[in-house]
Amino acid sequence: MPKRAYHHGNLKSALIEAALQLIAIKGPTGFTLSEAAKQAGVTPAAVYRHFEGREDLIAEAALQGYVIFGDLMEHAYQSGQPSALAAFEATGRAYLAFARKFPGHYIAMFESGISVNRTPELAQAVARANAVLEKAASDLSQHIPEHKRPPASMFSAHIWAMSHGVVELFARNSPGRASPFPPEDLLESGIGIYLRGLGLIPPDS
Amino acid sequence: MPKRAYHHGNLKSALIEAALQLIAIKGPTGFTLSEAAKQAGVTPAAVYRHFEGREDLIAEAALQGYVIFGDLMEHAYQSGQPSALAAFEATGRAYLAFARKFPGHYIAMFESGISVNRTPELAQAVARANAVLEKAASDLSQHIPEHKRPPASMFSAHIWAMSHGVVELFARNSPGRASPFPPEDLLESGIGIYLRGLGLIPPDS
DNA sequence: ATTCTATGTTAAAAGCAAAAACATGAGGCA
DNA sequence: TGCCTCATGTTTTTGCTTTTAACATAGAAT
Repeated sequence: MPKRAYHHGNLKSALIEAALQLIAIKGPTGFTLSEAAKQAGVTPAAVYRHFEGREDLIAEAALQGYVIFGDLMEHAYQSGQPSALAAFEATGRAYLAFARKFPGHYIAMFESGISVNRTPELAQAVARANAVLEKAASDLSQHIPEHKRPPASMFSAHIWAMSHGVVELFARNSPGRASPFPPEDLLESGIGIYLRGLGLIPPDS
Repeated sequence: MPKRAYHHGNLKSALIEAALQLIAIKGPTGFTLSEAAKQAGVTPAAVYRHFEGREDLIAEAALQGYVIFGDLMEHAYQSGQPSALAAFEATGRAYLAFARKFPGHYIAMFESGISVNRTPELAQAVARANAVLEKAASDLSQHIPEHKRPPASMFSAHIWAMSHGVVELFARNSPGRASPFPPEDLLESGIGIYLRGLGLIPPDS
């Protein structure tokens, strides 16, 4: 491999890429800016030409993650149309799939301790992802008689919480809290029971 | 206050105490062994007489947390007896209450990235807390016709996941992901809907 | 061609984790 | 009483980290 020129060319993305890999392996605590720089073939100080510092690098990774996340959710939602139920369940599965496929992003987003209000961009990316889920919930809850219908934002918060909880506690081997069930099944059954509680699917199987 | 003697007396607990405070304030990343030592009025190196290192200090805080957590859950469970439903709901509330009252412990347990299998003691403390929740779930699921009864471990995993998700996403202001509902309400309604889905509470209100 | 500027490097300050060598003093034991 | 020992602290050192400042290079603009 050619020992690249003085100027890297696209150092910024290379650094984010390196950060994602390292975060996925070493966790948000073990991750160091220096190591990311080394992996990109550059000295630590070079990082500061593209990011304000270590935290900012992680934040950018998280931002990228939220964008991808929003896209995936959106796509899942569309894929289930026109059935509100199918669309909804697809977004639930997309949550877990995202955590599996993009562990670095997922960790940067949810386990690194960065605030979603760190920058307006970040806040907006989060809001968008949120909106997709809420839309799916809203669509679906049209099937509930109005007087016993919970607010869509509450509905979606419940699902988000359950999904997030399953991922954190049982999917990411991190703590090693092995449950006897595959996370996918756990989440699917949990959401199923919840939807039954709302009267959205019939009370059998 | 007297400028303490050469020997601290109960440095170990003082260090855990300091660690808990600092972790709660600065997060698991921002927490430093040095600062905990300083807060306990001792040099950093002294810490190594009582803990193997930074990680071990956090792990001990987590262990202590799991013990308290188990006690609280146990107590909540008992307080609801002999009603299986009351006992179950009390443990759910206890989860959130614990996160609120012992933020340092909670973070050390769930957000610091330490493995629950780090030591046998820790694993056992976790198993115990788990057992209490599972017992409550098991009791309650006796009221479900056997052929449509989910395994108690799955039942409790769902509740744990929902509780954890609510805390992480909406209770700990951390990410600032403000939901329009208080976490307590969110969790209570979520569990309510879930229990309705299992046919454990009647389908009104 | 010369200059400007973006993007690197080197060097240095400050803080942290961890280990090694040293110091202190409290309790057991003559 | 007086010494020994060992648990518990301190100092010191090493090697890492983040971050800033001063300097270097080369691609672009004039």
